[in-house]
Amino acid sequence: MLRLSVRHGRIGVVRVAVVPGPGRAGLLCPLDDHGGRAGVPIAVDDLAAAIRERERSAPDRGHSTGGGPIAGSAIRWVWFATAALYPALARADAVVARCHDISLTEALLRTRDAAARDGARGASAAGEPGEPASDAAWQRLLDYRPGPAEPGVGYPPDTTYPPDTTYRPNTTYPPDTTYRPNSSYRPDGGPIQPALFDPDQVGTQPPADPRAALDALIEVHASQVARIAADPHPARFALLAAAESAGALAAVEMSLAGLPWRADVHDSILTGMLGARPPAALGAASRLGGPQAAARPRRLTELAAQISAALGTRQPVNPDSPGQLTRALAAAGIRVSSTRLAALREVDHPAIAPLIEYKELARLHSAFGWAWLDTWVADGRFRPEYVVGGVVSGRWASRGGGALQIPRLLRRAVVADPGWVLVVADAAQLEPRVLAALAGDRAFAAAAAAGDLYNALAGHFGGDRAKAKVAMLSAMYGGAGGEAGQLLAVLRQRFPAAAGFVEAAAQAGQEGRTVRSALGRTCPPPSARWRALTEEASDPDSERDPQAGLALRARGRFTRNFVVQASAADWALVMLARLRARLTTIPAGADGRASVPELVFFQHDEVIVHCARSLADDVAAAVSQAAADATRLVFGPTPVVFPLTTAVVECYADAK
DNA sequence: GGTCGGGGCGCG
DNA sequence: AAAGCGCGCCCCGACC
Repeated sequence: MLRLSVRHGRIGVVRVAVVPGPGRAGLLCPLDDHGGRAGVPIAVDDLAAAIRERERSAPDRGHSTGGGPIAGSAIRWVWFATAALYPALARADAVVARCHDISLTEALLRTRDAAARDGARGASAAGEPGEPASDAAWQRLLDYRPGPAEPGVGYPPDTTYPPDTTYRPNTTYPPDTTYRPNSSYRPDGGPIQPALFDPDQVGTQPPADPRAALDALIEVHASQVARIAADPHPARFALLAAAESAGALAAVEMSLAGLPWRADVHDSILTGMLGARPPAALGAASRLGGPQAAARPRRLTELAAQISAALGTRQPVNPDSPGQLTRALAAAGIRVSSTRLAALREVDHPAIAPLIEYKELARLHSAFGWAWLDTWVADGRFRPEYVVGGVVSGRWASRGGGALQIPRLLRRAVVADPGWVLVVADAAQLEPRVLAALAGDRAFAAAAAAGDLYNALAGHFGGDRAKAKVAMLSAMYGGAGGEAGQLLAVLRQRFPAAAGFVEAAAQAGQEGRTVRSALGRTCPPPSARWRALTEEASDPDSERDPQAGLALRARGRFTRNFVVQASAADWALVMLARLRARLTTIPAGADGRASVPELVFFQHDEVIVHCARSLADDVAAAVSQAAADATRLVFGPTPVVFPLTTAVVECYADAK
């Protein structure tokens, strides 16, 4: 980690600023160590070709981060938004090893600095939040954002929203959140930040004035380099920015490659569970019986009838409607706190079994049924769009297709191409191991040096592995119900440093402060509403609002979890970046095919590589080396191990 | 007609 | 068994 250059992330890597346009052309400008111009801008007719050529002619000659040489060039391309520019480049075979994503890095920096500004504002109530020195250049850069992309130029056509859906930002936020990197959503009237990247607005259609855009880009980049260097831990923050940017490259490449998806297998799973695919609903006629009436498959229709019969309702009850369902259950003498599966399972009544089956099948049908298949799977591939940095903790989000919520039973449909395999790697018990490394708790670290963490802890909990797990989860999530409180007390006694670490994070959150991940990703500051609510309550003259205590504890749980989840995301992101680099060093297989291993899926702590069977061992080795790289880069020397369970399978469902 | 919040549930 | 954290997206129903 110390070998990282503060200014450049890596010794020997040069930076080149990139602005697209006009047309297929573009502007390049080499940068010096401080991000200033190291030459005059170079206009190129074919940007993809120019980048491709420079990637090939500037090889990385063994500059090492300690984990061995990396294939690819020694250029770090500096551009506004990977998600906007890189799809077109990658499709034109201009695959790059490294980039610096200005928009993602700006989001990291602004979230970091929002905390300080927020604190300052607390002192002078009416004061404007202090803006970074680069703000004028940043605004200019946003002004140069191009209009909507032309067809085939911006996002690849197969990864844009399906025509019949509209994206709406999620509406359930932690009560104290004011800002998320890729969202202009303002949940509670808190300070709004500029939308850093809007896929509807940003395409690769070039800015009207590329030279002016280049000026703004270079200015913002220089400011980012300086602001990274000013971080209390500049090397870590530089690594975070580099990993976030590498993740953005990987995300685009994964969307282009797609996850192998057998539509025929998926269809037979649906048919087996739901009955044959119902004919398409026919416009207005079908709506007379409700939008779903014509489209409800046979099995769901049967179950709905059984539910109504068992409840003895005069009118058919729609099990999709919590309101109708609650009333019908009440009429049958059943009172439930909600119509969730968990609550229903407590009830003993003939209507419950078909109702539970209905809810499970209806979920499959509506979220991952035939309509999903039609919309999201083409040419044997599922191509979701990943949103790097879309979660406050640094986890990725996805847009369309529910890519990160694929039901486990549909893993049967994820099948490698003939002669190819899936290398499925899953970080085992990542979050508790991250806590062990973060807290530097020697006793806990010793337990985390073992294979199964919870088995190793079980001895401290009367030999009960399940209790050890509950204690850990409670510590990381802030749960205290049931016997969790007792188990937490045991944890606190045996592992005071680990318990103290998360409790300090919770305390910081309750006091309105922010916390940071291992690499320096910062949680959002509390919203104005949260501050008002909690400050009012702390005033002895005011009436005590029960909402205030709830909000206080909710933010404590949020920051308590943030330090663990976000540091785990740091580790996973660095692992992904290192794996991506290492995969390029694997020589082509003996079968002579152009068989480069492809990253095809990434889900928080799990990664899938699709490769020729002959390369599976090399890929598996790259995975474990990448994990070791990540552990060293994120946590430095630590006794904690981060084992990956790696399976080489033809079908994802066989991975574990 | 469309929008939006709630309830619910899939994943980690 | 669920809970405590983080998400996306479905349907429903209130509302404009």
